[in-house]
Amino acid sequence: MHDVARRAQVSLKTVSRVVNREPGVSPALTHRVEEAVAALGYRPDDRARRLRSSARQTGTIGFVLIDVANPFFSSLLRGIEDVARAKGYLVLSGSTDGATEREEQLIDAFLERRVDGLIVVPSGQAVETLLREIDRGSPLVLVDIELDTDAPIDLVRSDHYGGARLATQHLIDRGHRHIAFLGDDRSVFSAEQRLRGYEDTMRSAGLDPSLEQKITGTHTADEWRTITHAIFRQPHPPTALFTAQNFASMGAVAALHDLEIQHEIAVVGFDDIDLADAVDPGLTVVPQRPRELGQRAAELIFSRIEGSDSDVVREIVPHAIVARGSGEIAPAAR
Amino acid sequence: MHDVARRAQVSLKTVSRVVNREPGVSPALTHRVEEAVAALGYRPDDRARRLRSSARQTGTIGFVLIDVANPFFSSLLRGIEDVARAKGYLVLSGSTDGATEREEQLIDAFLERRVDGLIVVPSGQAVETLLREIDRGSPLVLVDIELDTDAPIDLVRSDHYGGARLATQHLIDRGHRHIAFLGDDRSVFSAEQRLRGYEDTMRSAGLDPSLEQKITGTHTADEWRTITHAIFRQPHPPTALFTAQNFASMGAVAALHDLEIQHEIAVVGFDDIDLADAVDPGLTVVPQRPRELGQRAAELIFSRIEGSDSDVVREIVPHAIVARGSGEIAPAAR
DNA sequence: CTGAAAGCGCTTACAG
DNA sequence: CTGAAAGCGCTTACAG
Repeated sequence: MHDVARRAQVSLKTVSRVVNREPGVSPALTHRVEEAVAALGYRPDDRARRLRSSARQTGTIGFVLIDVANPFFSSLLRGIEDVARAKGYLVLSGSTDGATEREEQLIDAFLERRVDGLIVVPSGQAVETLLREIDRGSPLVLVDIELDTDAPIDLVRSDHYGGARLATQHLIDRGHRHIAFLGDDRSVFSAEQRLRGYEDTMRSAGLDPSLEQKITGTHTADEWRTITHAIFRQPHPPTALFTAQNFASMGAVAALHDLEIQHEIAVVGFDDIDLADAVDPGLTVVPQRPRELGQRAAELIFSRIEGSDSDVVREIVPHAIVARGSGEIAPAAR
Repeated sequence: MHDVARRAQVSLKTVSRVVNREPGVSPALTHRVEEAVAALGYRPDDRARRLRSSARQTGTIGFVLIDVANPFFSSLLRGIEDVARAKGYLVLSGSTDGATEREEQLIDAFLERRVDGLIVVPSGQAVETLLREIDRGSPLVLVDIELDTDAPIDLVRSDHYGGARLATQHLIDRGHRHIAFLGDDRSVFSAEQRLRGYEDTMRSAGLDPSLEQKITGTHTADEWRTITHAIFRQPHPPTALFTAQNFASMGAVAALHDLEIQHEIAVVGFDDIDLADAVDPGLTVVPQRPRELGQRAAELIFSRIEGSDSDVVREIVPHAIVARGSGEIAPAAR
């Protein structure tokens, strides 16, 4: 900037005025400054500008998630970006891989950079740390988690419980009485919710979920495939599966094809997957809407950034079922 | 910081020393400052710090991509993040949706924030703009594109041409002489490369690609499904498909299942997809390794940020074929 | 219409 | 071991 001012033979203030298109600079000076800017390749330093500026915002929001390589989270990020773009904001993001330590590091790093708002998909139980952060005055929105406390924290999440009820009821309605549950580790909030939805729905229908196979844990699609094979080697296998997680759906579908029982065993999955439409039968699912979740979370954070002091928002995005065939198979006569 | 200094009854410099763990502060003062920091919830402002600091870096790199919601790009982002994390860097990212204007906006915004390096997956032909940027001294790495110019720009990309040759040769080796090509619009560099690989391999085998169906364009999986139906309504359909794009693979597989010819028509896809393993037959593919591409791009940008002035790097990541069944089907006797 | 001085929150270079 | 002054690149508040 100094160089520009010297080259154009004007003061720093005049350069500032031209760069910011403030009115009231004579055409001659404007022209000289613009020439110097172009010649020197000058580009204002956004950080310095905002440091002194009355708009003390950084124009950046931070997004802490579990793993961007997972399409669920990358769609969330996309939803956030959609809204951020419209507001002229940029998005910093980072994956925690579910590690609390990494989560704290990321939040710290974002806060030191003075992000105007923070959207976090908490990994595990580190919510207390988050609660401390909000006291520091950074707007915070949590995604895909529930809080027992009535702490004043905004929240957006899928209705995992309701979605699981939908899926389970769908199978019960087709006559299934033995439905296995395959899902993520119970320490994951959404997994726990889905399991509860399954159990409650079973009980409402007069079925005893404690008699059914409920397999929970963090596994790859291949591991789920092996697990599903094991399920059907047992004497009294289920007639239907509720695969409450992406990889479980993939593994289970693969195993049913291996065993050539894909037309006999019903499956409803949680969350959509590629090719769900291409397999035979198509996979019936309760899809999530991660992009919309992200958009809602971003809208919320911006309303707080812009000063909204409305009551705490706890938004729960509902689900619907997409029937494609696998969920509509009736139990085989035995 | 001012408040901390006053509360601890020390100078700004002493606060700075304690916060940065510089040696040579008496335990008593250290204690007082730490107490004040905790009580006030003080967190240093990274921007101000770096403004004056000798390390003029921002500790941030920018990543401009087409669409994070696309797993290919989110895996790229993850690879970049892997390396950035190890270096203590944060990643700003933004989707262009292939719009040149948005691309320029993002690059501009990143540069105004003084990112230390820029990784870009160019959308379309706006490479000249990028060339201008590098003159401004920001390290730049391009991903998944080729440059005709010998401009000094580092580059990392998949070997689309070689991968397409592999896929096509695989089908020819199984006896196919009529292989249709389904791929993305030719304006996309990778799509063009894959088409060229297909054509050259056909010709090398004495086959005439101009006689085959080559369908290119940007379509959804459903549209590709419809297109594939149309292909097999024609009098002399191909015996094999090279689906050179994700959605094309999904749509084609779905259509072959619809028509119940999935065991007669061979398919090799470019890029892996969920459930590729679950369909019957499993989908033979030439997978990309986006996370590794991202890691390589990030390693390159950091070597430049750290001052490497080695020659231009143009790294081409090779492919291998993953045979799962669909690509090993012999042409049906007619 | 234009510019000199002060200040944003921190660090550097120096003095005591 | 500690601190007062100057400065990073810009904007604000003011004067001319």
